[in-house]
Amino acid sequence: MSTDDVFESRSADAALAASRALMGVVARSVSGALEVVTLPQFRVLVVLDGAGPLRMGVLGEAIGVLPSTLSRAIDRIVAAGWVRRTTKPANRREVLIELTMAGQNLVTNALEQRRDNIAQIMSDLSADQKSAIVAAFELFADAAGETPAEDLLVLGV
Amino acid sequence: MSTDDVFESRSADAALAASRALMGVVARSVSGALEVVTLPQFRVLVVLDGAGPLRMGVLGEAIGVLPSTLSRAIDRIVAAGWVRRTTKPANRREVLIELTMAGQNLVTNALEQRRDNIAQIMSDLSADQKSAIVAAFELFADAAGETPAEDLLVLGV
DNA sequence: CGCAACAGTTGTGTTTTAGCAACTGTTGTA
DNA sequence: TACAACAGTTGCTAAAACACAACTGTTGCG
Repeated sequence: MSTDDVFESRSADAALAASRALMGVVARSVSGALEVVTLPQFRVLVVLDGAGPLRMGVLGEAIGVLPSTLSRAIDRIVAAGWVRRTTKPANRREVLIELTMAGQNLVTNALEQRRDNIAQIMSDLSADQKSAIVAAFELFADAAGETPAEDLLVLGV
Repeated sequence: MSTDDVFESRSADAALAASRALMGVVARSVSGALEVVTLPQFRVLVVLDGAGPLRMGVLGEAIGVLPSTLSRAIDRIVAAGWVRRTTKPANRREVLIELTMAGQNLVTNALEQRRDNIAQIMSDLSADQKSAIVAAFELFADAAGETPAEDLLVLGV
């Protein structure tokens, strides 16, 4: 095994440990929402939060679900009050789905909880350590490039 | 807003961006497995991979599921060939669940794919950058402490 | 206008997960 | 040995998600 391989291995280990920690952050932030919606339902809300109101067709393609499945899923999410069905007079055969206040809050709260949790984790570190971590995180995120939303949707985030 | 708050905010942003990237890594590593097992089923395999063979009761408690639900879930996972039911002569009322080769491979492959993906992301960085990231990741993971397995299970990882 | 294409919904059936209660077999113990 | 506690399975029921096909209403175009 070359020195490079050893280094690669240690990099991956460190990244995996960090990912474990960050996944924990995400998981905790989502667990509250998962007491009132299912994971597939939460996916819908996350997509809408990111993209704004979407047509059924677009939404269905975004989360990789057949129209019939989506239609009935939306039935349930509407009934629960997280989203609203809208029709624009211009195109009465298209149906627009948008978050209600409650739905918006559900997603926003999860994100805020994530930020709080991260701040809390780093609260005991020195300023130098914090800035080193921030720089490293920015560098890594940059190197990783854009993460396709559909990749993340597998985990409902 | 104080300078500290601004800094906290930037820390959280950087961490969130990094978490997005790392979540993408995890999600991609899992997506292959999710073509042959469901997420709850994969959770079972991950727990068994981490803890070794477990009794039904312990396993059920680990993933937060009632005995009846687990029993039937195991029926399906056994039928699919990912795990095996075992009985020790010493205690014939206890049932031990253990991964088969196929089940072990499924989990192991996901982990390996994760490491490969991370290595690939970092492959274009300089040695200095890599070591900075490794140090920062180690520091952050350390500050976060142990992430309870049950936290991670929400996401199936 | 008339008709094809489009956007969603509804009918029907299957699979998975989940919860409660009743049950079978096993173990430990009085 | 008899009986209670334990470990897991099975009966029953319900909610979600998914898939395929048939259907309704809307739009665009020849």
